[in-house]
Amino acid sequence: MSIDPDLLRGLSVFSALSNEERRALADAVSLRPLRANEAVFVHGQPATELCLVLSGRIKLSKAGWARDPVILRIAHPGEFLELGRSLRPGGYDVTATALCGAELAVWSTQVWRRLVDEIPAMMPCLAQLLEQELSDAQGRFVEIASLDVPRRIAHALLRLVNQAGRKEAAGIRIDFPLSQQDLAALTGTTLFTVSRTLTCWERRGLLAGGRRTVLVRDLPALANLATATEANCRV
Amino acid sequence: MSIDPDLLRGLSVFSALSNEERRALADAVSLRPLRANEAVFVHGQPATELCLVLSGRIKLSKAGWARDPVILRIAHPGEFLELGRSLRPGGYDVTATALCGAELAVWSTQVWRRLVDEIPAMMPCLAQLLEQELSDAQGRFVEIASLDVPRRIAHALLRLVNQAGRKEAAGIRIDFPLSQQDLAALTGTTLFTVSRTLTCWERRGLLAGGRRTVLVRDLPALANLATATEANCRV
DNA sequence: CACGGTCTTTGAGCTAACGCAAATCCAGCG
DNA sequence: CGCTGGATTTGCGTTAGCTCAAAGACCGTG
Repeated sequence: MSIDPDLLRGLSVFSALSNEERRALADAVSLRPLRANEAVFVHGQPATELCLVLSGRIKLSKAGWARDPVILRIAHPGEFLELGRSLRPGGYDVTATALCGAELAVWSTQVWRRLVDEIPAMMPCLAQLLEQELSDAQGRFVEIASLDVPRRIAHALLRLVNQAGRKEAAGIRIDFPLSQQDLAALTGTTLFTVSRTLTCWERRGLLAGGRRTVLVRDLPALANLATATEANCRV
Repeated sequence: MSIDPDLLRGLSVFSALSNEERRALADAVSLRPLRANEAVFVHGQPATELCLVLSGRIKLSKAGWARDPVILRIAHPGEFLELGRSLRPGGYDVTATALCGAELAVWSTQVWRRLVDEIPAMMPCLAQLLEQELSDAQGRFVEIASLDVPRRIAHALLRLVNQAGRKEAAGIRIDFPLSQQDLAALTGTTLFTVSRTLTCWERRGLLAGGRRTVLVRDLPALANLATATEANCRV
């Protein structure tokens, strides 16, 4: 099982490594293709593998206390799934599902841990990734704790535009299938409220929604709405 | 500036270190006493120090988008403040305030980074701490995204009991001054709703509240209420 | 012991958001 | 080309939780 070491070169995690070290990583990896809606792993299952997203999007969700599951984050190409669990044993504490066809690079955690031990330059990078993830999580916590639903949705969309925006003639499209259900699970609300909010913005020309797709027509207006103190979503 | 190396022995972060290494850490540290309500550092300020709580409680908060600030977590003895920021430069992204008289162990980030480089056993421990913090943050995110306010408060209290519960004749006291304002900032609600909820539980004999203090009288009932699907807080 | 400031309680009204039900729309498939 | 199942829209009633206002309770201090 070997993939192109150059694939790893572009990732900031691996940028400090020598070509030789990158090759060692590449030699130990295997590729896993995923179909849309296929589960990568589920909550509780013992974590025997570390996955890196090469293409597609993976949603990381957890079973909320009541209601539907909550989406903790959406992993984009170049991001790891549950990096924290790769360093010490235990079960996954989230469920990972492919939102669309995707491809993962997979290391067995045993091999991965050995590699991390042997390559001292890696650990600081991993710590930095963890810190980044923690910082993101805290940001989203503040959002959900202090903003009303429409603004939370706006923030979520802006983040997705940054991470997965593809420019089109009519605006910027979020470049993977995203249902309003998902958007609700991402912002801690219901799909009904999401639908109402989006159609309202659609009427105002901010957006164009479709079946599992969102096209942002007026990014500045959306950004403004996300931060404005007074503005409301109502027509 | 030198403190007792034994002080560091009890902490799991430092448990893998040799006595000599612990001494190196202890030699580089300085102590900082804090009065109640004193700020340790504020959001944005360049992070030049890494702090470890020796005694007291420190609240880590962030300015919410609207409303009041949001409390991200409360740091207890043995926990670091903003560990992530100690590894790479940048400003603090939270504000740290002492909830009561406290004492911190402080390293300059420069020295700290040098020590981390020199003691290879440390980095994995730090990564594990970061992972722990991330996992906690995700747990609280799920809570706030999927539970109603009373249950969020119950969960917060249970967590605080675990972290700072002191047994008393009448029950378990949360062993540091905690205002209802703080409790509200911790659970993403208002102090009014917190007050109503607590007084309701007080009537039911679950709690005894006071000025900046909470005494849990019936822990099982509180735990039950936190997870129950149906029960309500109303009398 | 009176004072001032902080913290808490309580009331009243209001609205954002939920929950349910039902209609509608759409993509893929046979 | 019509079926089917998922996704979205919309209406309507309800309520949890917010906001504002004001009154109490408590603590430390002068």
